[in-house]
Amino acid sequence: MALRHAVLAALLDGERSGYQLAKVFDVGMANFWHALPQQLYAELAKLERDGLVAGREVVQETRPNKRLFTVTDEGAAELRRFAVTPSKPSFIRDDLLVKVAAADSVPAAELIEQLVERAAVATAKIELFDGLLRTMRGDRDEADFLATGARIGPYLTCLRGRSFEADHRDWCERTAEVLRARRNAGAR
Amino acid sequence: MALRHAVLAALLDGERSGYQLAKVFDVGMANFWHALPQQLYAELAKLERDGLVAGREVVQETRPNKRLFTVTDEGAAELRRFAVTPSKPSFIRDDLLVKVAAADSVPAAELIEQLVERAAVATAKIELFDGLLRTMRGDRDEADFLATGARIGPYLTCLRGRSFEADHRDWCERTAEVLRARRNAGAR
DNA sequence: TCTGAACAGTCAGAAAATTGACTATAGTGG
DNA sequence: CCACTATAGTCAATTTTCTGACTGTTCAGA
Repeated sequence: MALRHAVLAALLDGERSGYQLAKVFDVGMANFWHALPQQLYAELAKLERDGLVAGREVVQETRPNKRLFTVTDEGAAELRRFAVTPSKPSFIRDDLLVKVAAADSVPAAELIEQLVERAAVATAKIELFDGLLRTMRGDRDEADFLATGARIGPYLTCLRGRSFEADHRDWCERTAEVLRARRNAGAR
Repeated sequence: MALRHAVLAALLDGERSGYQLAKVFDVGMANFWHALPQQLYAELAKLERDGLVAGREVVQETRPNKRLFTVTDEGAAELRRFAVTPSKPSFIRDDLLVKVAAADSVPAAELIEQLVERAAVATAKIELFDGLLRTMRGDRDEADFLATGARIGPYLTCLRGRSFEADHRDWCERTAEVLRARRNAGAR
């Protein structure tokens, strides 16, 4: 029951089509919620049926027609209800961590490779987020924007995503280093 | 298809019952994979059917009987296969982040409260992890243990868990501070 | 002596997420 | 002209995860 709230939150920035949402849920939103297009279209249909969002058909000449969705008052109320209910703590759930947990019984070379690769992905994400953050705050500095800016929600979650990626990258690098050192020591 | 590998990894430390696994998946393992007892019993049954783990009935006088599971050679091979396949990057998926994303449209007081609460939970987890880490490395220091210790896999993932929680706690505190400052500025 | 926690597990059902198709049109690069 | 990408979606099936209830025993503490 939380994808629906994530969709509502994503629509707060303004009218969006399912297709646009699919992209948002693949980059910015993707820090804390990821969803495939199919899920989003299905969820939008349910949200519309429940009156939490309103769809508006836009006929296009040069592109396929699309439907733009907005949060209704009911949708906003639902979001407020959701915001005040306690949420259970999160965890990571990452295949790579499972592999590292089994590090003593699996070949080190591939594991090191994956850790290095993952660190690179994290670095790329950090750059992406830095770009998003810059765009969101415009020409102001962060402290000023956070103090007086409008719509700081996405900015705050993006900061969390950035920090998560930086942390992840550091861990990947340190872990790869540990495994390399052991492999070299063992090979001697 | 990754709970099964998480279970295999958890069984590397030695024979365990479903009940014991359920506890492992609620604390140590819980950093990167969480599962309820029902899931674990079901998964163990499947793993046994597929010959990846072997169960052994232990008759107890004073306690209910139990079944202890070990990873078979086939299971170890499966784990190695899993370890060398690429894994998709992880993301957070946290209700609280969804709420913060909607921060501009939901009541601040409750959100701040939840952030503070979450920071406290994170602090408690950090202490738990620190205890686990101390236990795992015994009287050695970390660098020495990581260089020469046996079974460092769980230690490395626990470090990731610790780091994740520390990062999360910091973000919660900073975010709460930002929201408080805005609320006070707005109230003036 | 009663209560509650710890031990050890099982069953059924619902909800959520993933996988893998498939339909169209328009524009761009080679 | 061909291949490819981007736009804008839909459908079906399966897999995975979560929710909630249920059955027993033993031991420690009030």
